[in-house]
Formats: sequence, C-alpha cells, structure tokens
Amino acid sequence: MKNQESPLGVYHAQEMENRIYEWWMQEGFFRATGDAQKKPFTIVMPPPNVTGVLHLGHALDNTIQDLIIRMKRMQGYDALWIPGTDHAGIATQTRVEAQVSKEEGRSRHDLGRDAFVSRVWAWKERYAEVIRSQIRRLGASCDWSRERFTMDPGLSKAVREVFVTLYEKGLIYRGNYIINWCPRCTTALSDIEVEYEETVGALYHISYPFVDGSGTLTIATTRPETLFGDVAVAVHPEDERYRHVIGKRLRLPFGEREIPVIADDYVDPQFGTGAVKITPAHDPNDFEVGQRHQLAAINIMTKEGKLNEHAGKFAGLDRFEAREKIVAELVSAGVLTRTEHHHAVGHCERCGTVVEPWLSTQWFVKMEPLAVPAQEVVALGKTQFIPDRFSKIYSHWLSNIRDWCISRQLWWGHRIPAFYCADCGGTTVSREDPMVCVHCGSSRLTQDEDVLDTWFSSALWPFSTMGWPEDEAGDLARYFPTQVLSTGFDIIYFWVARMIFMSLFFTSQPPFEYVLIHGLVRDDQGRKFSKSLGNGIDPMDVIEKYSADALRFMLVTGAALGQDMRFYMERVEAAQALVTKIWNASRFVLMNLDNELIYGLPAPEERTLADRYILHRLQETTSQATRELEAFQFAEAGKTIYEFFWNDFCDWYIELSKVHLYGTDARQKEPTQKTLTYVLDHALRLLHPFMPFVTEQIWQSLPRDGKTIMLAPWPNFTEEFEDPAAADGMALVMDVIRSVRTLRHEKNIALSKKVEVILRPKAKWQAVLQQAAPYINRLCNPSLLVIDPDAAFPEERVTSVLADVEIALSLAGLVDLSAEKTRLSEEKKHLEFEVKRLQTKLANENFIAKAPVAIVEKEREKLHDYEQQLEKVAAEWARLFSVANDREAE
RNA sequence: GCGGCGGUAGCUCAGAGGGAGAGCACCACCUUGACACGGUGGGGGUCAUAGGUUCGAUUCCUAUCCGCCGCACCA
Repeated sequence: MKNQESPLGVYHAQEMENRIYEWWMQEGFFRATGDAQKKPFTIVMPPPNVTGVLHLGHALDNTIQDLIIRMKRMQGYDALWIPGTDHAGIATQTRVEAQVSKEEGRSRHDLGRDAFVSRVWAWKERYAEVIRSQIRRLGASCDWSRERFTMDPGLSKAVREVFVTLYEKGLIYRGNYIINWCPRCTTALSDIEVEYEETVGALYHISYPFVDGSGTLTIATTRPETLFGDVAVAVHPEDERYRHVIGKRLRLPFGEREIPVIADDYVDPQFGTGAVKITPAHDPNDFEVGQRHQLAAINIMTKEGKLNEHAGKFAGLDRFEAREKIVAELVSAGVLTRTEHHHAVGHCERCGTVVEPWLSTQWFVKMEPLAVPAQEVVALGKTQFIPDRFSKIYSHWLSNIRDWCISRQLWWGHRIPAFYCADCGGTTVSREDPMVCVHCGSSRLTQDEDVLDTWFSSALWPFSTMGWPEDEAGDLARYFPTQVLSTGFDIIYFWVARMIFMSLFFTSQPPFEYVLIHGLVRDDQGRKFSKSLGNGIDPMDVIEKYSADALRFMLVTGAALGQDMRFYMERVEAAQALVTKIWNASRFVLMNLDNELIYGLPAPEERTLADRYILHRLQETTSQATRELEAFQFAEAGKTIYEFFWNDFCDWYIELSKVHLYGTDARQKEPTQKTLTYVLDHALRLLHPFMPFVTEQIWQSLPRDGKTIMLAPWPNFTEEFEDPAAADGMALVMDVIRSVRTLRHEKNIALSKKVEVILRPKAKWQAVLQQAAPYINRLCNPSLLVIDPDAAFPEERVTSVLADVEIALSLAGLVDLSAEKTRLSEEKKHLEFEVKRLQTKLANENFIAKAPVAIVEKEREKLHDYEQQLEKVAAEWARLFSVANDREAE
C-alpha cells in the first residue's frame, strides 16, 4: 500500500506548460470578469515594439506584472492585465526598409507610400504573433480579449482627439526651429531620442580676414563645414581682446560674403579663442543668438546631410567628406589649425548616425503647462515610484524640459491631422478629415505628410486601451486609473512621464498608483546585451532548456527592485532545482494519501507536534510573504517561500511525517495526511504567482476545493495556527537532532550504526522531548534513547552542550581522548569569549541605562545560557583530563 | 559640473542600529521507502578605506578610493 504510484509521474516542463496555458485560455481564467462584487485591480502592459522578438528584459518585466496580477486575482480582486504592442515608428520602418532593400533591392520610395505601409502592416502581423506567443510561453495571465495595438482604430482615434484638443488649446504648435535631425532616417527626433557619446574630435581654429584689411579674427569650431551658414562672429561684450572689433565686418572663406562681429554674453571668453562663428540654422545656441540679433538663418544642408547650393563648389558633398576637403583647403591657405578636442556627439538612438542640429518646420507640444501638474502628482505621492529615488530623476527631467518635437518624417505611424490650404495657406486641424479650409472655404487641401512620434500614442496607452474617448462608461470607468506600472528606468522620460501628463490633462487623474522601476538584465560579465557583442540570450531558449517557471523565479528573485542583475545560467539551474523539489515533494505527499481522504485539517487536538510546528511556520510564511509582495519586494518574498518550502516543509516536516505515515499508530496517519495536503496546497498557492505552471499541475492532482489554483483564495492570516510553544519545542528538538548528527559525523559513526543517546534536558523540556522521541528515534537512530533530567552519563562518551539540554552518545571503546579534549577546549574557549564579551557589555552602565530594556534583558539571558553551557563544558573537559591521567597512571 | 547606484564568503546577490545570511562553488560522509536537480555535516567574511554620531555601527553621517549609470555643457 505504501508504494502506490504517485499520480504525478515524471515532470516534463515543455509539454506540461504548453498544455496548461492552453487550458487556462480555453477556460477564460485570464479575462477580467467585471464582477461588481469585486474591487478592480489593473495593470497595463508596456507594449513591446513590433520590431522583433522579446529579450530577457521583457521577460523580467512581464514576470513582475504577472506575479502581481496573479496574486491580486487570488486575493479576490477583479484583476485586469491589458496586453498589446507598439508600432514603434522609426524602429519598425527601419527594419522593413532593410528587409525590402535586402530582398528586392528597392527603397521605400521605389515602392511608394501606400505599398510600403502595407508591407509594414504585414511585418506587424507577423511579429505581433511572435511576441504574443512568447508572452504566452512565459505564462503571462493577461486578458487577451482586450489586446491592443497603438495603431488600432480606437487608439488612433484617441491620438487624433488628443492632437486636436491640444492644438485647440494652444498646446500644440507648428514652427521653424532647430531640431535634431537624423540624415539617415531623414526624420526629426525629439531631444531624448538622441544619445550623446564622448568622442575625440578636433577643434579647428580658422582665421577670418577683416573686410577693411586690418588683419584677421580667429574663431574656434568643431564643425568647419558649417561656415557657409555663418551669419556673424560673436565675442563676449566684456572681452578686452575683442572690444575694439565689435561692429567690424569679416569676409568668409571661399566666397565674398561678409558677416559682422557682434557682442553677446552667450560667448565664453575662456573657451577656444573667445570668438564664435554664429550659424543659426545648424546649432541651437546659435539659433538663439541669431534671434536676439535679428540675423538671418542660412540652411546649408539637405535632409540627407549633404551640403547644398550655399556651399559653392562643395555643394553635393556629404557633410563629413565636405569637412575634410574644406579643412584641407584652409590648411593650405594657411588660415586653419587644429587641436584635439573631446566632446559629446549626438547619435540617432535607432540607427547610430551622427545627428544634425537642423532648422526645419516641425510640430511641437508646449511642455510647461503639462509638466507642472505631472510633477505635482508625484511630489504629492499620488503616484509613487518604487524605489523612490526614481522620482528625483523624473522630477528633474520635467523641471528642465523643452518643448517636445512630435512630427516625424516617416510613413509608419499616425498621420498628423493637419491640412494645408493651397489658396490661403491656412492650416485646418480637425477630428474628421475636413472637406474645406476653415479659413477660406477652399477645397484645395492637402494633409501634412508627416506622422507623429510613436511616444505620442504610447503616452495615451493607459486610457486609450480602455476605450477613451469613445467609450468612457465601459472599461475606462471601471479599470482606470490603473494600480501598477512596471518598467525599466530607461523609459521614465520617454514614456512614464508622458503617460502621466497626458492622463492628467485628459482624464484629470494620474494613470497609476505605483510605478515599479526595475533594473537591466545584463550578461554574466555585467555587460548589456547587444547585437554587436553577440551576447544575447533568448528567453525562449532558456524556457526550452529548463522551464518558464524556473526562468521566472530566477528573474524575479535575481535582484532587488531597481537594481541591475546579471544573468547566470547557474541561477536558472538553482531555480529549476526548486521546481523539481516541489514536484518531488508533491509526489511524496500524493503517494501517501489514501483515496478516501477528506480535504481539511485535523482537529486541533489531533495535531502532532510536527503538525503544529509546520502550521505555525506556514502561518508565519504566509504573513511575511504577503507583506513582502505587497511592498513589491519580490526577491525577498521568493526567498521567504523558498526557505519555508525547502527547509521547513521538505527537510523537516516531510521527514517527521514519515514517523506517523509509516508508524505503528494508525490513528496518527490521517491527521498527518491532512496536514501534508493542507500545507502543500497553501504553499503551492503562495508559489503560484512565481511558478504558475508546476503549481497548477500539482494542484490538479491534489484533493482540492476549486477548479484552478489561479482562482484559489490567497492564503490568509490564520490565528489558530499561531503556536509559539510548538515552534519553540520543535526548535529544541531540531537542535538536539542536529547535535546528535554532528557528534555522529565528527566521530565517524554512520547513521545506520546504532548508538545509545542520553538526553539530560532542563525539567521544562522533559515532556516535549518525550513527545518528540519518535522523531529523534527516526532521525538519530539510537540503540536506546534516554530522556531524563537526572540521567547519568556513561563513562565513555562524547557530549554536546546546548543551553537547555545536555547530550551524550555512549561510545564504549571508541573515544579518542586527545581529539575529544581538543574539541572541548575549542568549545570552551569559544564560550569563554562569549561570556566575557557579554559580561563586559553588561558591566557598561551606559548600556544598562540607555539601551532598550528588551535588549538588555536579551543580553542577560544570552549571558546566562552561555555561563551554564560553559560550566558544563568545563566540567566535561576537566573530567577528560582526570580520565586521561588515570589511564596514564595505569 | 549636477545627481544617482554599487563595493558584504571563491562567484552572484540579500540584509539590517544590538557580534553577519542565501544560492552556486568547495570539503567529508550517505544510493535512508519524494527527490543525487538529493540528504547529512563542515570550512570560508577585519561587511572598500579613514573619521564622526551612538551605550553599541557592517547598518546612520562626512570624506576618500574603486566600479557603473543618468542629466547638463562642450564654438
């Protein structure tokens, strides 16, 4: 009967995980119910870009969200997790352009706008499906019936509504300003889409001759090719060196154009020569200087980054090629020298091309009116960053923010709803495509060719996914605002801040209560994963080799929130070991159940000491893990549950349970079976958000109440289980067992070899130890177990002294006196040290006076225990000496 | 220049005002009726450095060193 087959069989992660996910989907467990009895709890998933596949960072992010949403669902919330994908304008367009070019050797212009865009849609369909299957493979319990894409009709409607509203309120405007331009992508970029990289470049000193022949003025520049756009040279008004040349005129090289010397305190006299060429069309600072002095702006570059007709004979050359040629000519003319110069050069975030500050007409969002409330809401704690330090980063950015350039010269994205009139030149911005110009009534309208920055639509994600603006009574009313957002710190500016100000503006509510910021997943050497390093790890490969459960557990316990983590396969293996351990422990439980077992707990009076202990620990673990999870301390919570399951449940309780399961007293069998089942059930529930698959699989085989562990109630605080007496008692029993084992090990006595064990406890522990005798018998294998405060120890023995019990093994003929003396004297030395330490501490009047009473009391108890132990160890040590002397005397 | 993070056992990381923990690795023993992805026992840390606060600091404060990151400027 004991050896019946476990219904669990062999663990096959791949087959099992796929099958379970399918079943969850079929049963609709992921769908938010809308149950009015339940409180809603909502998370919107940061939509992955449809550019390609998911990486470990996505896996971490989604695991965190799934963990939270699964716990909340079990806690009885109407939990909603909205999945989706982002169209990722530049990134996706670039990928598809590359694909078209590679496969057909054609550019997007060869295809034409409509044909190209339909190619991108095809790409989107394909990769959205890849991403969907990857998220599923991870076990994400998101509500697929509410999946969204940033370019869905509803979300596009939201984009248009937002654009038009902001335009009407004067918060969106079009203008000719310096923006960041990527000549490769041929589009404008926002400030944060530019990545600055420290580079070794050159500082060129060029001498411009005065028109009146009175010598030259030497300027310093890093970009000599822009000299064709120079409209002035500026010096500091207070700079004595140049005061006399202000107002004079200079002649530019390569041409006859003359420019004035002006004074502006923007100039730093310490830098370079103290004289700066002013090129308003190609430098943001120069642009401002130009405006202050009413200077013209000469744009000398094409959108591809080539010099245009203003550059004379250099027209048509690429900007870097032109720079070389210009420098060469100026050097031979003797008017240019160069020095090495370190400076940060902006690169396109998507393609790495050096970004060009470029004057062009673009659409902007006026930021200040939006940024102020967005800062407030975080400052007031209505939205909280976890860890809190990220709120500083957020607030710092918002307080220094410049207007947001939102137009992109791309084809993939939301087309800007602005229409220009061919007759009056007026602009019409409207919710529906206009038939006629609002200014003059002409029907000769053409829509702006450009699309909006992807982040413009992502910024609306928390409410656009819920039906805003069309359906405000449905999901939006119930599930917005959301409770939690989980994302990486790299996206705080791009996305989090923008969602917050857009939500505040359009819904008057912050979009989330908590923003969880996690760190980066790095490789085993601490480097970022990157294509160029070739160190990428596909989460699907990890799942394939181990399991989604293991990957999830590893990621979520790998580091504290906000801290970067290194990805080590060894740690996935460790997580997999836990999965296996859970599986095997469950097999044990199941193969020891009787078919007619009724689900439930044994009555309190039927519970064994071990039962009481494990229920107490279950209770502790439940409280602690719940507290930690609710504080978003996932790694801590994972550890708490891990330790309970492995150490308390497997190493101790299961071993102890064997006494009752296989023992002679049949009455104890059923209570133990019930406790095993109960504790396993609840431990699985605690583990489920971490490891959804294996816990579901096991739970299905368990006597249970419910259809799926996904919807089983989250374990609650159960006062009835609180049992400090059982906890203390078992702690002592465990100490005793451990000590006996240690003595056996030190004396090389295998557990299979029986040996007499004598325990001399303090009287108050007599009953507990007596009760625990069957456990000690099973785990220590004594030939005879004596438990008696007055027991006499045999002459030939080894001993161990605990605070509350003395332990002796009877070892006739086996005691190595000198080894034993060494061991005891080490022990004695250690105890003496501790006693001394505590005596000194307690002799300190300041300590007694100022430390909390409880601490002082604790230290006194410690001292007392140590003193007693020392006394006994010293006595034993002395006894050995006399035995040794006797032997020598013989 | 401004700001942030990290420096704890060989490795990766937790932790916390009252003489430091885990996983992996290591050593010894064990095929004990769930599990060798296991069991039992063990070794290993002046908690980066120097000051300060405190009865007490590895934990709080200051400075320094080392590693990393963000922002700003860069003609």
